[in-house]
Amino acid sequence: METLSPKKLEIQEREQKILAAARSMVVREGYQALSMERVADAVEYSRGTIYNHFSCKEEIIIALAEKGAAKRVEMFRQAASYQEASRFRMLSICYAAERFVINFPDYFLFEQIFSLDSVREKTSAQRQQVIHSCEIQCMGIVTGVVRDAIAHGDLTLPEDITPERLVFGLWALTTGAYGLAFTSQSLPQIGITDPYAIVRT
Amino acid sequence: METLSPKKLEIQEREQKILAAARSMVVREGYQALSMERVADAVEYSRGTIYNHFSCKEEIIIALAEKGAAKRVEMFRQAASYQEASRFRMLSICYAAERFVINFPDYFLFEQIFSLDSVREKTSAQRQQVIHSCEIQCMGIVTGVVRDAIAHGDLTLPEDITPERLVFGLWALTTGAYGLAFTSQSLPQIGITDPYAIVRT
DNA sequence: TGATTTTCTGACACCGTGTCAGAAAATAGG
DNA sequence: CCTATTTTCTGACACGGTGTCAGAAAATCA
Repeated sequence: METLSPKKLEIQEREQKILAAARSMVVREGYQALSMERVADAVEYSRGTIYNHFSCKEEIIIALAEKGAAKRVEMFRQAASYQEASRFRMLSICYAAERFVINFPDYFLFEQIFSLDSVREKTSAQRQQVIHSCEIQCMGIVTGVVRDAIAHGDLTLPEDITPERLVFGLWALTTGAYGLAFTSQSLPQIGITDPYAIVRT
Repeated sequence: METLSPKKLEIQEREQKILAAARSMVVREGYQALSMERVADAVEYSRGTIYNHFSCKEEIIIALAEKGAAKRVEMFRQAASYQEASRFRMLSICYAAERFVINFPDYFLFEQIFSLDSVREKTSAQRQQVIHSCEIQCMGIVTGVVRDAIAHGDLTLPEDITPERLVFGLWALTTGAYGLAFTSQSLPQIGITDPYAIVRT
């Protein structure tokens, strides 16, 4: 069961090759430039073969978004795992979120593309589920830290604000801020975005 | 100079027809369903004629986004114009922002589409400029209210937070929250989003 | 080794794009 | 009103991408 066949392996490897090719294509030339045809050329297999792996280019994008989402969970988990004051852990997560978009702007881009209904509606429910679950995990990690902070008396919330609401707010704030940072060319009125997170905690 | 020709008028009217047709097409069937061909059919002109108005479908989208942006400026301006306490004016703007996405979800959608690099890069610099200027105006309106609040002593900011930073934060928060509300199917952890804005002021 | 299953391929039918020569309509001038 | 000129409109065309599928080729089995 371990070395699961000779050919199967090649196929799995190829899947990664396809994703890598698609990724660099999008990074270098933008989403528009991505086509199954060009991917096929790049990895030197026929179109039909590519279609055996992914039924359309949206599926490729969502597969990449999936990787990104998993990466973020990993980074968040890592950041939250320090045995320190919850304030510090919270900050770590903020930095992790920031590092994520800085170091992997392409993953961030895939998520943005994926967030369009028109793209999402062409993708499999399964993969959507996976991404969704990653989101839940991230929220869960942050909520956990918030709860700890409350338990230790480091943080008191107005009574109408549940931890979930706070986390949703933070999530919206960071998503929005990084999104704006990427797309809006809105000049010098952008001070760095994390001071806000600091203010929060 | 007033009744600027007989034919020219027809052309202007047609432009609005095209936009209306495209708009309802996107609303009903999503961005993918939008094609110059189908628009041409819908307004009963040939493809070539449509291309005389808009050089590609991205230009149609940006034209619609432009309308939306203008609408928002109008709503913000209206909301900020009350002769009341700045706290109240601020709240009005928050509600305006909310009404905008609730009442015109399609405009919000066009902005989202437009925010993708792959779409934006195919559009004219001019129209981009227009939208950008609308954004600046909105920020300006909000910043104005914040400044008034400070001047009246209704609000004091920590010294490292300029009004611009605060406004950027609010902008990010609302953008992010409404974006999430639209795209993420993240269940009951969404309490309404405006309590946050209230907390802020 | 041949039989059977799996994988791969490229041709095919289709759809949308953006262009452009020339048809048709609008306008101007006598 | 008719002709000349300008403006607008049209549909055919070349192109490029999509997704499918019958059959070729390779892998696996026995």
